[in-house]
Amino acid sequence: MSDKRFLLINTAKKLFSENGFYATPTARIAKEAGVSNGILFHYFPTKAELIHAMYYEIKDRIFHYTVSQIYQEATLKESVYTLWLAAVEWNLENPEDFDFMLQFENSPYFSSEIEAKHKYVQMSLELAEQGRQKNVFKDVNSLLLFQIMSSLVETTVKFLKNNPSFQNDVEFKNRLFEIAWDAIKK
Amino acid sequence: MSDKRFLLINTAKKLFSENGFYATPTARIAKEAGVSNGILFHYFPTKAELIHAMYYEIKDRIFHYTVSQIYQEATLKESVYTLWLAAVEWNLENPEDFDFMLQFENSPYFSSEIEAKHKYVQMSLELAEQGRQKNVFKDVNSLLLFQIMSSLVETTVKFLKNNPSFQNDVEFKNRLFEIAWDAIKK
Amino acid sequence: MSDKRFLLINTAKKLFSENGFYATPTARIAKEAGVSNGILFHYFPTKAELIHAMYYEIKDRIFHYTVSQIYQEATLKESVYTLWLAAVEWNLENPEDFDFMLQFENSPYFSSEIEAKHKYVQMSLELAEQGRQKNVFKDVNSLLLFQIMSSLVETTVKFLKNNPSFQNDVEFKNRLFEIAWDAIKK
Amino acid sequence: MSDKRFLLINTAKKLFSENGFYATPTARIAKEAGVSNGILFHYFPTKAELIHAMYYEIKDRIFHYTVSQIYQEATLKESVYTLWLAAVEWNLENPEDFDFMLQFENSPYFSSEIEAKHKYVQMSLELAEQGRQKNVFKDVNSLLLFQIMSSLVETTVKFLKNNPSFQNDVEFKNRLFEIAWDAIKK
DNA sequence: TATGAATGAGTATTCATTCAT
DNA sequence: TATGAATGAATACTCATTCAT
Repeated sequence: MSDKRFLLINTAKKLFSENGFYATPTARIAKEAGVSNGILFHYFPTKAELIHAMYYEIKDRIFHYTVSQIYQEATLKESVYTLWLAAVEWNLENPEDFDFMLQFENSPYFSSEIEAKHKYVQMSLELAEQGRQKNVFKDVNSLLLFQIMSSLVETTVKFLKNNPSFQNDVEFKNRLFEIAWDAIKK
Repeated sequence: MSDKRFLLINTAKKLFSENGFYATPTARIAKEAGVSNGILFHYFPTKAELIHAMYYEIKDRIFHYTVSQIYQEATLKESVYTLWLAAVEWNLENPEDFDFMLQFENSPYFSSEIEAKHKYVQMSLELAEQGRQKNVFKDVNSLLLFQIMSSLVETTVKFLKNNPSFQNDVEFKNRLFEIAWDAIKK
Repeated sequence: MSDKRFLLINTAKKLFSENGFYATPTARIAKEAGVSNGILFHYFPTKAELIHAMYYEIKDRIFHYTVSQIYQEATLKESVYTLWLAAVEWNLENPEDFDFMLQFENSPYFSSEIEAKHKYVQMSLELAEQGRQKNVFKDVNSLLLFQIMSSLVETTVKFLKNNPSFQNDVEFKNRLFEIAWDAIKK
Repeated sequence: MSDKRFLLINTAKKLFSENGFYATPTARIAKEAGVSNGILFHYFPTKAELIHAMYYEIKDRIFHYTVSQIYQEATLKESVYTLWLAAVEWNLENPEDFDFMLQFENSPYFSSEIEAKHKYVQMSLELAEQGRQKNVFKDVNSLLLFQIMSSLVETTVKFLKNNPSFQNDVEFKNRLFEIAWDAIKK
């Protein structure tokens, strides 16, 4: 990935997270990235494509991070816990990414078809499927189980951002996980 | 509430729900509402105020609807169920309001302080508090309990919108409620 | 026709004639007309519509001018002469309009279908038809006869603009008319 | 003439003829020609120079074609006819060149001084001069006679393009020539 | 209250041209 | 010669908001 493309994506993420993408002119992104106005459109033909590119880039990173945490011999609950915790922590450590995703997923730029194709979702669905087959999870659609977990992760992250004192409280986080686990387990 | 103000709010809601508020010029709202360009700013000095007004109006309606469903002699679980179901159904029946709220709550127009003041939230927090005092709910912050319920309602509504065949399946909706209930109950 | 619309059309004509329409930004038209940038798009939703509006306005004026010169008892040759002379003189007296038309008719904005509908063309075609029926004109398509006359008027005007000393030389202009007349007459 | 220069000129002509030169970016010419963006400016330092180069190249070709048709023992009328026919046919067979010339000659890129220098014009002027001296042509400026012929050729080509059924009708084309001849002859 | 013309700052995108390699 | 990334000025059009009536 070229130097300037990288700079642009990073600057855009910062500005989008601070001001939202509607309030962030492409010219400002270029300026703050220290590159020329025009080059942005060399890498991303439209602002929308920049936004989509960022989405994929973030999704990829969160996928690699969370997957890397899983270990083979884990029980189902342990795997779910690992993913849940990894997701929560990744988002806390990457607040710009988190803010961007929140905006993106509730904007006209987003469609759930786009999301569905990502390996992050694929992987999560597989886990949900396993849980259902082992009769551990509630008897509802795997996609729904995934969406429930996702929204609980989101709620958790929002809460921890507003209440930073809990961020390192392992016991508290375990309690939060139990909420999510109880929701999906039979 | 004057005739034109009402027309404007309704037209705006429709257009915002269809295209998002960034893609909906005030001029288009006025035109589609059949009123003049300028009068919009008589009722709502800025576009942001129109958006906020819509938010309050919707929150008020959902509050009155859900509250009206509660009955005195209900158990705690029954009350939670009643509120959950009322919220889910109201959102399904008012999809434009739902879409608007989704956008609004993830936009720079929104702040959680604004939300916190609404009687809808107040009422919900009281219920959460009751549940904690009766030792029925998990031992976490009431606000968090409320946010968890809200996000599960949201997830549920999104799922039912995408899978309309379940919308009238009472047994399925009960199962969905159990997910939410299991999440918060001890 | 509103004041500003009129100002804009006139300023545009001047600037288009001086610099061509590709080299004339809409912002400059507005500035030079002493109106705001945005109002141009109130009257003419796109630059192309401004250009088309100018075309019709000019065609209308030339039509009214030339038609007003014709008199009933005239012979065919006299009528043709009257129109030819009126067209030549009008174009010499309205050089901005002439320049604009030249550009316009050789630009992608122009289509001959658009032209064909104008009463100026209609009128000219009728005259051509008369001449053919009276067996005075050559035996070719009326439209072609019209186009021949038009292009000879154009050539004449260009020549007189480059050689102003001939502009008031009646005898010379008569000779120029004989060229056109000989071309079409049998 | 180098390979790439040739490719560029040809691609440019095609694109200019299709879309006009204002709507044809140099980048697109290079891309469609299969060469790099930058190399265009090696052969043609500016877009204007590319356009002028095309003009000369076309004028040269039309000159060689028409001149090659003339034969020594021809009468004046025969020579004029030969040139007229050659010009009409060349333009019909090279519609991209014709379209380009039309645009070019009515654009700010063009000036009549540029045209005047070309041997095509020189040759035509000589012929006009001959005709005047032999007292065959009307008694007006040779340049004007040339411009009249040119504009009648142009009108003829446009007409034949719109009415292809006449394109191979020799008798019809003769009639069209008589129009031109009558215009200039005494 | 109501109209709709008017304002003018703002914005994504384009494109001829340059330049390091 | 050749590449294609890089530049940055330019431009049509938008839109929240104001204002004269």
